[in-house]
Amino acid sequence: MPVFALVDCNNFYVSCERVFKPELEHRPVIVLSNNDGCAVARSNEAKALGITMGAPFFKIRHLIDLHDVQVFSSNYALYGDMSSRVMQTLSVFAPAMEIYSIDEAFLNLDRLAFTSLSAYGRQIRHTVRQHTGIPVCIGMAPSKTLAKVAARIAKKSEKAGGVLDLTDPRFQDRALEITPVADVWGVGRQYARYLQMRGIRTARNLRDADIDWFRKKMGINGVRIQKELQGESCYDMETDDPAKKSISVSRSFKTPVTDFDSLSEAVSTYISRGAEKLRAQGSHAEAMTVYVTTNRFKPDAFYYNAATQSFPAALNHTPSLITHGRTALKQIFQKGRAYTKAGVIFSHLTRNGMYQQDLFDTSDRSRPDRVMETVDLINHKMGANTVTCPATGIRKDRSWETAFNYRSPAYTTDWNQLLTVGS
DNA sequence: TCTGGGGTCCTAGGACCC
DNA sequence: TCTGGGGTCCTAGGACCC
Repeated sequence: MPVFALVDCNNFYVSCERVFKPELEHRPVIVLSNNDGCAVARSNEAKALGITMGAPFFKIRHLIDLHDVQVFSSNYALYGDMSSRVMQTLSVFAPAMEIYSIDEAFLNLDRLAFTSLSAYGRQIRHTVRQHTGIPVCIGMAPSKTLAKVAARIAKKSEKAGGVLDLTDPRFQDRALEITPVADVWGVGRQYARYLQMRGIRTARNLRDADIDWFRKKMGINGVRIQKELQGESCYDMETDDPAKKSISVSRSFKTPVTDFDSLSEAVSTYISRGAEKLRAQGSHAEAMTVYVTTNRFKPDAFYYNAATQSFPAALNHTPSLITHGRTALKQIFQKGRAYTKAGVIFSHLTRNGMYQQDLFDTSDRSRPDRVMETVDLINHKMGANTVTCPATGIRKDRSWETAFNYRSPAYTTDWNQLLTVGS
């Protein structure tokens, strides 16, 4: 029988902030999304106040003032670095590990001889806490979906103490009974509504339901979810990190943008970032989509438009992509609108160096490639945006830039922002 | 006034071919 | 009125995940 362990960091972004500010323990804390838009991480105390996942900041302001909730902007440099520390700590506990997201990993524990899986789980939990300061919960089970169920209960239940072993089928019935169907991995809002309407309210109902009628609705995934709940593993460990099939960069603006030039600066900035990501994974793009939108919460005036450029020869050269980006933007820009967001998506990515040459393209590509390589190197060493294209804007006041009004220091990735102890 | 960002997979349907 | 069959490839849209 396979044994999957899912290790899940508790309220990860909040926990990262707490590592460097221990006085935040036991107090309500939230971390906001980009542009300080929504609450995307909440401490247990903040959850208890009724602050929901994704709640818009302006709608919970009263709660924040009333209960003195501590607020942070997203600090991805910090969270990314803390994540690698957690993953590195975990990696010694199992022969195979799959990093599933910034705050979750699956460990493969088959064929390890244990007297007690739970005791091993507690040891992992203790070690991660000691090495990184991050609290985690762990669920073990014969399938990934059941391991998810186990981890969720481990997090919620006082009795579990952060670790739950569900490998024994005798315990699975009860666990699935207390798991709402909406909390099953792979069941989102739409499917949950559909299932509930038909009397499937718990994970156990779903496991035991007649298969055919929802197979039609949910397709092959529905079948897999059900098998996984029955203890039959359908999703293997994915231990290597496959190249991305698309790369996108998008941001909401601090304040709405009405003029073409500002919008073009924003789009050029996102293209630069996206091109960096392309080069980092050794890819070229055969197509690029540029899109702009106005405020989607004002449906009567909502505007979304996108233009896709296809390239005869795949590209990852920033200045060329920016030129194409301007052309695309001209096609979709309409005067008199207040844009709140723009983005760019690179697709049809080619593998390492395997890009189609244009039949009529006789230029030497090695020179522009070397330029980009050097730019990436400088920006990596000296900090992002040390060298940029002028098209991304040279003015100081860029109204479209993203707001981070409550950002904590990059404690672990910038010498100038190290934590100081004492005074 | 103020509402995130980056991905994946699956399916249906159209275009096209013989 | 009635109008093949089967296969592949591609795309758009919808669902999901964190």
